[in-house]
Amino acid sequence: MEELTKKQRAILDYMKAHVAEHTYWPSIRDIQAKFRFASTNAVFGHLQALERKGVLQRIPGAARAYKIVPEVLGDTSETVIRYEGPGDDAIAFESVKFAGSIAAGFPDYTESSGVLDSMQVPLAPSSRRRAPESFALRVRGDSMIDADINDGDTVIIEPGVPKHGDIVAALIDGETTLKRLIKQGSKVYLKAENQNYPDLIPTNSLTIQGIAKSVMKRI
Amino acid sequence: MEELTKKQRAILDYMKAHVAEHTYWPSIRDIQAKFRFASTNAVFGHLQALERKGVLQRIPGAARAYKIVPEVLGDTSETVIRYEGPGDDAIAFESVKFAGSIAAGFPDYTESSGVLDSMQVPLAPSSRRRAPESFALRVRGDSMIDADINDGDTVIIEPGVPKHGDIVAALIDGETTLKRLIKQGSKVYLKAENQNYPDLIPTNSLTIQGIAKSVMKRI
DNA sequence: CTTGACAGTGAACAAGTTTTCATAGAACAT
DNA sequence: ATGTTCTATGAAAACTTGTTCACTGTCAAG
Repeated sequence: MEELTKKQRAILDYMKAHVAEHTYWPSIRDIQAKFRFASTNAVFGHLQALERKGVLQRIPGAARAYKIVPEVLGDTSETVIRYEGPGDDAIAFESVKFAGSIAAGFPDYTESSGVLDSMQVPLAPSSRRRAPESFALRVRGDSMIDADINDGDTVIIEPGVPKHGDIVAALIDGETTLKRLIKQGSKVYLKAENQNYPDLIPTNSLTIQGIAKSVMKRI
Repeated sequence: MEELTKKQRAILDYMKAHVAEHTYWPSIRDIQAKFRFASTNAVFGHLQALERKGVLQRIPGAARAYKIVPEVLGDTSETVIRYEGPGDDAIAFESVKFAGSIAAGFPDYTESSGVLDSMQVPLAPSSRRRAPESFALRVRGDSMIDADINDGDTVIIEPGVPKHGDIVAALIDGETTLKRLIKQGSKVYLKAENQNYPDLIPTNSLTIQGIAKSVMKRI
């Protein structure tokens, strides 16, 4: 897959986050406002790029209507989102719902924020009436084998404020990975549970999608 | 919560299904087309009713933008069933659903039968309309630790015909256990994955509730 | 019989939203 | 130097979508 520019990743991240928070997609103007563009066409161009690069699918003419590609397994309620990370460490997503409530696509409960310490529970009591939902991720790659999380396993992610040492699903610099969260004073980074993998220091944004609470393995 | 009319319910269901399938909400005209309304205002009225009754929240001025207010009453989705088995080996049940289907209570997909070879898939086409569902069992006891299934873990059970070597949830002589199924010629028995436990030879009846397909562990 | 709630038609309007067109600077490889 | 790509502006066009208005029919309760 073609590489995304920083701005394109940021826009994609914002769109995902918006869906997760509001259950509907942002309009082009929403994105424009978020990124302080003076013209809607700036956004338009980026969306075209995202579509050309194959990570986003637009529904022509329809407002606030997008899909994250590719959706293969698309029977009704199993919204499948595949995310191509770099190299071996890629994680493929499957949004799986428990308890049958409506999931608008992508599970991403936090705002992008460069500073983790200022991150808050994105579910203000006023804006939400109930707890966010858990979702499942299928793990690809072997970066967590020392934590006994292996390729093909499914992890159950719950949104929330992560603590030091939690295993989290994180959107770091536009890439989604499953890693252990390390807080050292003011520094925050992600650590793989596999000595062959280096630590991931966030350079741009770090979004915690949730904390891995359970792991599910095929017998 | 106020009661919904049939049409309101149908429209709400359609909207949910649309989101689940497309990841974005339908427009009023989408709904209109689906229900063959001649006027958009028919839909508009229903949406107003849904909002007034508190099950749907619309975002004023925004297209294809809604939120579902979680339904509290009569939510069939999280049916929790606790099962008190005898003794140490007791298993507590929790019915867990994936992908939003309805949970039937106790998973009882097999006929009692002393002879395993004659066991058949117990789902007569006439008596059941859909495929049996998986369910989850919480494991109590340590009889399967050699298979890396430990106390407190949750196993996902799927009904079906077990093969030699499958790990099964079985009702043996009136007690429910999780064991590995062994077929030796005409003999059939259950084997614990823990050397401290003896084999279980069925003396009376052996009912296979299902085959353990996955195991879920708290992190 | 009348009233009122509910459900719908048909048309039109206003706002939201995407899309197109014309233009231009910066970075970068040829 | 020169062309290409990426990014962006600014304005306008074209389309989508939510919303309103006036009117009709149904059905049960009072």
